[in-house]
Amino acid sequence: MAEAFDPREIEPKWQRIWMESGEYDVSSDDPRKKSYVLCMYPYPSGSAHQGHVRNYTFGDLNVRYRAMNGEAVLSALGYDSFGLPAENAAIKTGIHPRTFTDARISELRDSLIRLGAVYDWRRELKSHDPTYMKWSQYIFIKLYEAKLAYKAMAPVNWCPGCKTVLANEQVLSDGTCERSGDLVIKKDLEQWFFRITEYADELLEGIEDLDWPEQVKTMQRNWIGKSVGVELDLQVVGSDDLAVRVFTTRPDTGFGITYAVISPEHPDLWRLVKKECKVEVEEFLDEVRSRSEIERLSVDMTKSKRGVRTGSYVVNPFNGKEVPLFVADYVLAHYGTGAVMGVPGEDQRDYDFAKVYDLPVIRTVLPPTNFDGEAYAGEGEKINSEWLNGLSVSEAKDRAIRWLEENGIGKSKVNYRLRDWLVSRQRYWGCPIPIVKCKTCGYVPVPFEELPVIAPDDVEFLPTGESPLSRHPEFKKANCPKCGGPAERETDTMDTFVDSSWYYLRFADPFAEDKPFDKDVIAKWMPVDQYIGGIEHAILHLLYARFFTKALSDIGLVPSDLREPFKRLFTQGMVRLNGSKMSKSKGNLVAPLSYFDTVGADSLRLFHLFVGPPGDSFDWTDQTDTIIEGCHRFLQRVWRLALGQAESFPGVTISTVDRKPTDSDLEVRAIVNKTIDKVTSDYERWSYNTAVAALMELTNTIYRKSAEGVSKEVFDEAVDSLIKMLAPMAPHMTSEVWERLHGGSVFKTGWPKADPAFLVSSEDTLIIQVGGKFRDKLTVPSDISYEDALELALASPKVRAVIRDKAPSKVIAKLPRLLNIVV
RNA sequence: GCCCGGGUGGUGGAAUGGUAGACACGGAGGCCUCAAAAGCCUUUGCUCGAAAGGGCAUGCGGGUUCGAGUCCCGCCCCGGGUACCA
Repeated sequence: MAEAFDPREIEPKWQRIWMESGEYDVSSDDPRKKSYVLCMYPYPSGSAHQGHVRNYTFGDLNVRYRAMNGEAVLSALGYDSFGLPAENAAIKTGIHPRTFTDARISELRDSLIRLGAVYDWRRELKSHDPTYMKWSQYIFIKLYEAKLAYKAMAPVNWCPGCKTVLANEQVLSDGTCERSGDLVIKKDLEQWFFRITEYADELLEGIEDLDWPEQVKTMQRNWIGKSVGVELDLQVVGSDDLAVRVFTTRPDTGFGITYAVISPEHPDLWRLVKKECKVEVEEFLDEVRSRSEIERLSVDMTKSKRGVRTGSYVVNPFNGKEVPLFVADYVLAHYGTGAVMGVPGEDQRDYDFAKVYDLPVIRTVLPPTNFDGEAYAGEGEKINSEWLNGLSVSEAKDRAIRWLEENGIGKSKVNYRLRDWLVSRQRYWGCPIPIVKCKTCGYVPVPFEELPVIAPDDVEFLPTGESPLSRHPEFKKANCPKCGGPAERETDTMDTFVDSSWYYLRFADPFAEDKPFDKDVIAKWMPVDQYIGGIEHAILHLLYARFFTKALSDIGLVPSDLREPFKRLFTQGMVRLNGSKMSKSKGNLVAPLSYFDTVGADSLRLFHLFVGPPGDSFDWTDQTDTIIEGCHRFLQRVWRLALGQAESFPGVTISTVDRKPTDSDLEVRAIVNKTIDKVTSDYERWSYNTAVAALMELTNTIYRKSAEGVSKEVFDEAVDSLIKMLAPMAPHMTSEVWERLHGGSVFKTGWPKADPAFLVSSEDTLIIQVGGKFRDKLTVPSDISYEDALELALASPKVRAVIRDKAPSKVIAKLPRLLNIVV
């Protein structure tokens, strides 16, 4: 008798084999069909957490499944290793971010190896590696040269106590600093931007053809937020040259304008505020400065002061009426023109505002008779609008735009909600922006030979008012690469989203030495065939990466026909504990390592696959451990079955005999083939939980049937299929079993194919309903006729008991599955 | 606030508009054992009933349909994103 299933014994063995054999290394000249499976590269938070386990289990399963189907699968691992936590740790403990990060990378690498994930390890990369930084900076310069990077003023969160810039997550909901408790203010700094808005339309159009979850596509469309409308000028009363330009998507509602609003940051603000309102406006601006953007857009209109009068009035160009001008915080400076017209009849937010400030409401669209809301934003007939009366909303829009344009008051305009990407970070632990500022030459890129620009190690991390790099005189001092004169080095670093916007390209060609990657090699592997990551990245990372691919394609670094990086996307659900995302920063981790030491990685992988649909998040609870143990028991059961140990346990006898297959054997064969069919389609549609369930059922069936006696040939065939289908899920155990049974690797055997002969059956279950309610079921021939089915149904005592003497008024038949008798 | 999801037994979940609860976890009972663990078998939504059998049931309220967990409308609650967490 062979020994019991002990993951602690076999898992390290196979991990060593996979690592040393290099069997998952791939090269560009591989003749097999190329395949690129990628998990979003992780922020190295130390040993893997359950979210990682989930992500990499799905990733590794896909890699192994595709490999079993004969594809050359590119699988690589890297680390998003710049970022805030390492810098915070440095401030707290004095440990250098590199030391801190490298230690955590090796922990993460170890835990992913222990999970059994396989990679082409030659391609491993990390954002903070000088080689990687060199090419990040090179790409930045290319974008700058292509006029896709520029500098502009933008506000940051500034903590007066810490004298430092804060990330949004470091600002508490009451607007104070999480560290010092000081009230955080907005401060304007000159910062670098990427011109992602240049690609707004293409980013929007491109969504169409992506094989991505509809949910993510919708989120991206809304984020880009294309809106077609018109810009028009509202003349300021008592001034010849001053007008407030507003953007609206509803020019048809012009006759309903009863006020106008400018944003607190509007450049003309102080020209518009009358003397008598000055004090009040100043007080209001102080209040607004402490509010975050989300707060500005979210606070209930009726609960707090949202705006004050400027004292100025503007003229409604449609009817010449003078309406008051307000300054209010729900209008944002960077969207549209930073000013809006107030139409309370057709916009709910305007309605709320008008109620608070006692402004008139004029409806310009006739709501449906049953409408009992406040503002009405729907379709309808125009009213109260003079020459627009009687038209539909869209007709009136066209007419109003034409009128505004003919009279030189306004013109058509397309606006996007999407803003340019602010890439500057006033931090140390990021990739330095490779620019030198010269008084005479302006912003000059650092010459190629001097890349990468690497931040010095001897910096002071304690917050004293400036970013660590700008306080380092030697680093800051530079000579202008153009004129040679004295100059200043840029001390901002890049947003870590820059690193994650091109790593998938470097994975395809990490061997290039004189360029970030070779175009032909990119053409071989890109796009990524299956990208896998958390739903929390649905917008920012995925949009930035799409932008990079398009920009690099236009610049010529990647093939011109490569316009989208990720062909197919799967967004996994999150692991939650006590109601919120399980993460290191929240301190609510359940470490996977302890499971590796007990039930093993295979059991944990199987658990993550089995516990629910991969796209759903799930809550880690007190009962989770028992489910993991259940998965472990299932693997043990398969182990015993496959290695013929089942009979050594009381209550089970497996009898296999050398004989020709009987009818009972054919039954087992049919189940095996049906399972192959189901599991294969479940793999394809990412329904791993039901695939596991099907394998459990198959296992139960083999046990039960073999207790009755089954031919050795059929039994072996069933077990082999089971092991193969389980292999991408539980690679260690299945490898070990396969080696013991047959020698060699289960992953080189190919994915099992179902024999179609076993998938069709001559009988079906006919459901009989009366009035849509289930009453009986019958086993019938698959080709049963309507007449026969109805006769059988009416003959059923259960049906007769309900129908009694009533005559069927209608019969709905979906043969051979369903018959519904309506009486 | 806005955008995107979700809500089904004691628990995780299953279910091309057609038998609600597959597969597990947990519970109950049994077999094996000196005993236990492990393993194996039976049973398990709620409710009425001795049983046969019936009724109820997919967050709440409406609607469409012969038929709704599934589609539509309106609510409630929970989660993700909201541009410097990644």
